[in-house]
Formats: sequence, structure tokens, C-alpha cells
Amino acid sequence: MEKPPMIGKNIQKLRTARNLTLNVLSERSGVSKAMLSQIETDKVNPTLATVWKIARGLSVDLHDLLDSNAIPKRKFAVNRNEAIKILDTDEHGVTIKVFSPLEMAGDLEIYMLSFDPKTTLESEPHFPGTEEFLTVIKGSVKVTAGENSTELHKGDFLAYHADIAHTIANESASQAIVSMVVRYAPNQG
Amino acid sequence: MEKPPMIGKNIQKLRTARNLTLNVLSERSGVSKAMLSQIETDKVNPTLATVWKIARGLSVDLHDLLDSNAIPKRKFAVNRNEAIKILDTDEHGVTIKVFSPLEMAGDLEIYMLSFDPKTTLESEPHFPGTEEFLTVIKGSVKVTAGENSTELHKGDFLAYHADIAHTIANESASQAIVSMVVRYAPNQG
DNA sequence: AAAACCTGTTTATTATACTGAACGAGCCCA
DNA sequence: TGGGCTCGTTCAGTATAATAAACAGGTTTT
Repeated sequence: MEKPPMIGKNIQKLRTARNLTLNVLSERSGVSKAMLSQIETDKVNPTLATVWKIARGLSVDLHDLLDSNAIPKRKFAVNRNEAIKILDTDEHGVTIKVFSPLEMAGDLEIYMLSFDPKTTLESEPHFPGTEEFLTVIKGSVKVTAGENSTELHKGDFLAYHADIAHTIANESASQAIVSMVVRYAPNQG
Repeated sequence: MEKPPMIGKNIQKLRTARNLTLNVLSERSGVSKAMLSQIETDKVNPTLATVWKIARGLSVDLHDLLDSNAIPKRKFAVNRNEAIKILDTDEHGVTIKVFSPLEMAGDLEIYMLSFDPKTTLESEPHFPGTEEFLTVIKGSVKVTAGENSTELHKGDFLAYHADIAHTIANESASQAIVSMVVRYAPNQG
């Protein structure tokens, strides 16, 4: 985070994703409609208390409000065997953070994926033998690998072979977060 | 978080822990000394931009300032030892579910751990080279491995060598759930 | 077609966050 | 017993966040 957070667009994104009007959010949050409008257009520097009220009105954590804006623009081209293409994401509304300390993880890589409402992450096939293990931390996602499609909710866990094309979709109107452990094929490369 | 955040004491704690004076922090953050004093004593509702400046001046993430416990996160414990064992649990109030389909996971095992309030899971050292990757899905836990102790909250991720004795404790009054990926040492029986 | 009802924006006013400077308390040294 | 230094707090003025009310644009009503 190098600049003061501009949470306006985030708030608006969350609000519209839930089909809430400024009037409704104003009632639910206790923040005036005018102030909401000005905050969403980044015309003011809202008070911490005000931001908290808005987060509460949107039924999200204050962190989520700040985080979705504090998008780590950092791209990364992690290559174990060959180029693994990870989208960078702003246009898709999917944020990927790398957690794994590579010197520790060996052939593992751990990611934290944040999905804005109605967003999808599409992955090309990985090398044969590659597996993915994911855990839903928040919200719900639909994972499709080949023919199979599975709906996962908060707390669910899924392991699958990732050497075919697969997608992770957040079809809901709220944010979804999943952690993913990718295990690359042992004898590859 | 049920009330608007009172970050005054957190800021003061961080500042004094670093032996910074209000003057110094004022210079480093660009926030006036007077305002810092008033914020620390919770006399005002600071602006989000101001809070961000203070976090920057303290070289911490904004989240750390908002969280009730102002502790830097995501450390990694490192060390070595021996022996393996996984407790079973019901008497301790800790439930372990195995998610990993073994034929897929190879040297990986995936668990879902549920902690009742005020419960702790103590593990003997695993084989040398064993690593654990855990993700907090709900609540908060305190992970201790050797000397190092880390407080993890919802959404946090931690990777550490598990070949020394380690404990995962839920010190809060509510349930905690974490997913754990255990990666056994590659060349170990 | 205009009246009534939405939407989000902009105005005018009040409340207050923020600043620079003044203040009092504590410490060190002459 | 001072002066000179620091510390954190409080004062007065200014900048601006927050509010209520008026506003413009677009749909639905009658």
C-alpha cells in the first residue's frame, strides 16, 4: 500500500453487486446518502468510524473493504517447470497473493485467491500430475475441472488434478476467498 | 468487531514499543503531534487517510493497526528434530477431519481442525523436513513452534517446519477452524 | 403529459478533524 | 534556583467531513 486507500470504488462495487441503493445503504449503515455518494466518488477522506459503519451496513469485514482496494498489483511469473501463466487480474476482479516461501515449500506453492462478485478464474492445464488443493475461507465458489463441477462453500475442501483445464468461479453477489495449495508433479521438469 | 474501532491504544502500544516520541512519529508520518496525542487518547475519530499515514509511519500494515492485537503476522518458524504422532482428540475439544484422498495426495495429507473455545492441540515433532501449511477459516489461533509464537486470524496463512514440537491453541471464547496441509519429508519412510 | 417515484448528485450549514503554537510537567546540568 | 531541553497535553484557528435539503435525470403511473 503506497498511497492512502481509495475505497470509493470498492464500496460502490460491493453495493451495486448487492443491488443496494444509496438510500438503502444509508439506512442500513447510518451514514447519510450524500456522504455515501461523495465517498464512492472519492471526493472526501472519510472518517474511520464512517468507513466502519459502511462496512457494517454491507455486512463485510472492515478489512475486506480496505483489502479489495489494496490490491497487490504485484504480478509474478513463478516458474517451476515452464512458464505458469497467472493472470493479473484487475480487469477480472480476481486477486492472487502468494503466501508460500519458495525456499520452504519445495514443489508446493500456496496462493490466496480473492474473487469479486461474479468473477471467474480460468486456468490452462498444468503439467501432468499437478494437483491443487483448495479451501474456501469465505463465500462460495464453483470449481469445474473437465467434466466435473463442484459447488464449494465456506469451510469446504477440494483436491483435484490440475493437469486439465479448470476454472474457479464465484457466481454469488459477494466476495469469495479461497486458499490454494498447488503441488507440482514430482518428477517433472 | 462490533463497535467502531478504538485504535488509540494500539497506536500508542506500537509507538512506545519502538521508543518513538510523538514528535518523531509526527515527522515520520506527517501527522501533527497534537493529532497523534488526541488519537491515542481516543478523543477524535481520525480520518482513514490519517490512520493510514500513522500506519505508514510505524511501518506496519493498516490491518495491524485496526486489529485488537497489534502484532505483525505471518512469521515462519524453522528448526529440526524427530518422531511423529497425531493425537486424537475428542476429549480435548479438538476435532480432526481428514480430507486428503490418499491415492491423490502422495506425501501430502490435508486436515480440517475444529477447535472448541479454549482448547489446544499439542503435537510431537514430526519427521525431519516435515512442513505444515495452515489456513485459518474461522476464529483465531495461536501457533507455537519452538521459540516462535504467532497469532493467526481468519484468512491468515502460516507455513512452518513441523519437525519440532508445536502447538495450535484457540485461546478465544469462540470456535476456531483451520485447514492444514502436512507435507511429509520427501525421502523419509 | 405531468405527476409521483425512483436513481445518484450537488448545495448550504453544522460539526469536527487537523494544525501550529502555547502550555505545564519532568529531567539534566551549571 | 535557575536555564535549557525533552516529554505529552491543551488551546484557537482553519480546513473539511458529515448532514439535511434541494436538485437533475430517468421510469413507472394515471
